[in-house]
Amino acid sequence: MNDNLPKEYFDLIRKVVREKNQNGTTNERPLKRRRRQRDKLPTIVTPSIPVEPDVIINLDSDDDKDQEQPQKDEPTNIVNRSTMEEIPSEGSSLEGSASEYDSDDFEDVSDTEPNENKIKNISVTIHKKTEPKEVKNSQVRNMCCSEEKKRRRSMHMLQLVCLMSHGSIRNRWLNSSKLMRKLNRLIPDKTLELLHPKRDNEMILRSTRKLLDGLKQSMEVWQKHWKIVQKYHNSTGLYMKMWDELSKDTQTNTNASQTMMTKQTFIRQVLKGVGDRDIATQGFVSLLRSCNVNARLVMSCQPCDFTNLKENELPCRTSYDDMVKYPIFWCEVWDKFSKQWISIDPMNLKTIEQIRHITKMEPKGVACCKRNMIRYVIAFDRQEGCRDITRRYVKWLNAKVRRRRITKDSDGLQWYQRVLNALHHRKRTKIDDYEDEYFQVRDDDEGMPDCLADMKSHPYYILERDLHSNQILRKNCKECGYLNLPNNKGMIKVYARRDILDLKSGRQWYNEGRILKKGSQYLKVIQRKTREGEMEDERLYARDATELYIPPLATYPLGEISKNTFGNIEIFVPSMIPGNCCLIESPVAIKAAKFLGIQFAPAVTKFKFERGSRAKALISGVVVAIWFKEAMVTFIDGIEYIEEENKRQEEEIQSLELWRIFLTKMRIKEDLNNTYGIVRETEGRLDKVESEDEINEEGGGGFFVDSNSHNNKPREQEEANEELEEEELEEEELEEEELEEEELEEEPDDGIDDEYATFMDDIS
DNA sequence: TTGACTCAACATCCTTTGCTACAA
DNA sequence: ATTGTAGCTTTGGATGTTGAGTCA
Repeated sequence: MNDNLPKEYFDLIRKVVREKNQNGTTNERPLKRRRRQRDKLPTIVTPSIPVEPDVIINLDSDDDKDQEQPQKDEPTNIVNRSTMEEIPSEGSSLEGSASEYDSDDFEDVSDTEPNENKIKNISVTIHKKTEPKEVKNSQVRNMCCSEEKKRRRSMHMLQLVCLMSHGSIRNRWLNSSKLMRKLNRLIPDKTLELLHPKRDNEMILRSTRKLLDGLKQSMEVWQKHWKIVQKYHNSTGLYMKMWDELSKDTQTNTNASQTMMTKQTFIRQVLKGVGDRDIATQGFVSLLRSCNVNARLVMSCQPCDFTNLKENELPCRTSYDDMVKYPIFWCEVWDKFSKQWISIDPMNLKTIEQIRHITKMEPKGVACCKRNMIRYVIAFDRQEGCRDITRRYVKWLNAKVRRRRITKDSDGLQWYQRVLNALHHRKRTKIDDYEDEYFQVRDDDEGMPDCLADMKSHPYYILERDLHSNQILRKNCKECGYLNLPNNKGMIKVYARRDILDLKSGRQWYNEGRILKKGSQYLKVIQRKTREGEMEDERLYARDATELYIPPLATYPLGEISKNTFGNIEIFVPSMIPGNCCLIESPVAIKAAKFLGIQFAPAVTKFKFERGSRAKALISGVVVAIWFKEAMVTFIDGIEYIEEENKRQEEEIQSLELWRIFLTKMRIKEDLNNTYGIVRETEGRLDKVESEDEINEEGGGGFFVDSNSHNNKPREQEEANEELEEEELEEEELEEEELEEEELEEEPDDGIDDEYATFMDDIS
């Protein structure tokens, strides 16, 4: 029968019971001291019959099964059970009839002693249940906390900017004239000729062919020149590190044993032909530049993957050979005949490529991709330009790679562009235009993703099922393709993201300073929970069904402003300020307007959302007619000035008081010194005292008395005196301070001023 | 081996204007 | 009697993201 009763009914009863209990148990205590009663509150609530089941559910936050199980199985919960046993006996009355919710019944239940027992029981229940749950979580969920997530993101950015700077610096070293002069000698004249072929107007391809031959020969020359290919000094070089490796590295590599590479050592190594693959490739770029070839250094930056949020990861078992299969550095040469960049990897893949759609440079295979995940391919040219050319080297930039780049959100994109700009030191050229055109072609070529996962957050495509609840597809829009599901599960329609319409409710539009047009049609209805917990229909509208909200003007000359039911005006965007009004934001704005006696409206500019989904309107100032603006501003200035002045005076009084205390202390000391002689603490100070005495004799200060009287005293006696004096001093000081406080209360300002004047006299 | 799918556990966004009793 | 304010409330819900596990 009680099943039919609504929850609100129980809430009401709970409220009544609470009030009754409070009245019953604490007659004399004022109701306002509720905080101290907090411990007792549950005692009052828990025993009440209708409320009991609710309390248990809330505290356990588990489903019914979980509640029952421990009662039967776990002996530890017997304490708990005792509570449970008490309640059903009373709870059974609940099943009887609604009339049994008499206030008398509740008062019977709310005796203090059993309540206390129940509190204990409840707290035990919570403890028992949360602990094993946590253990289970840590086993199941291998994901770092949000703080670590943020740290990884920042670390990723830090690494990226360091890597890019590294590339930029190396690129600058390659332009060393000394290096190029010597490298130039390695290239035979025949090869040099091929590197600069004449334009074959009949067949332009032939010129490109010659250039390719020249590059091939140069590569062979370089491979012969590079005598010793060293392994990376720290085993992984600039390949990607796992997060746990990174933290280990910072722990162990604190000593600066790894010497920094200088430009000199770099040049020496390149000329000798000794070093790792990265240096070798960099040297090759310099070799080509020495032959006046427009060659650029390409670097694939491998910062740690910030999208990898695993807390613990299995150790990366990629072999060295797998790792170095694909390069970190390679080279690009501009082919002016085909208007394209030619890619050359002289050390790892040992290939020359004119990339159209697919490239050999893109790492393939799980093992190879572990430490080489293409995300940021940066080109540094001989004019010290810096460009992101990732598009050339990945097939699925939009579908897959984009998600792993910091540029996936607008903040990251802005940051990345700032970094690129900082490293880019030349003007735009025609070559950049050609390259951008090429990238556009490649972007179009990428087309639709071939799997469902890549459809999510794709910049150009979307599936109907991934639309948000406030989104719809434009009317009459056609799908732009189909996605084949594996295992013959059929096809799903794919739409272009530009066909999505973002919808908002009337209220949401109003928050942006827009209102619905007359007769506008809603495009979607969604269910939304009201404050009372009921489901309600909410109509959503597209932007073009709205217009800018133009608030009514203030009346002239009174300046009356139309307000809402709460007696204020909402200003969420500047356009919501009436045309002949202005918003004055100041904490004293209302005070000022009231004092001036002008018409105003308190301005709600935002909301503060508190617990229990409660919104609090924040009034940051007032809206007044524009002709009151000057008066308001002046008045607010005045108030602020007075407030500042008051504050300053208060501070002055405080410091004067401190001076006064100081001065009084000095006087007490002086009196004591006069009566009992000066006290010496160390030998070192004696001189100082004496010198001060000299000053005193000359008529200065007067804080210290003649010390001669006690100079003759034996030391032991002196020390005994010291102790005595100190005690007396403390006592007197205390008394004095008390006196002063009394004096202060009587006439604070004058007293201070007098003291201050005396003090000034004293020191002058 | 790969990708679709489900589940669980958080993270994040959206939400859009108190009530009561006491003290001054 | 009026007004200002301290103290109380006790913890939202829908959606998105990620990793683990399962299955085909």
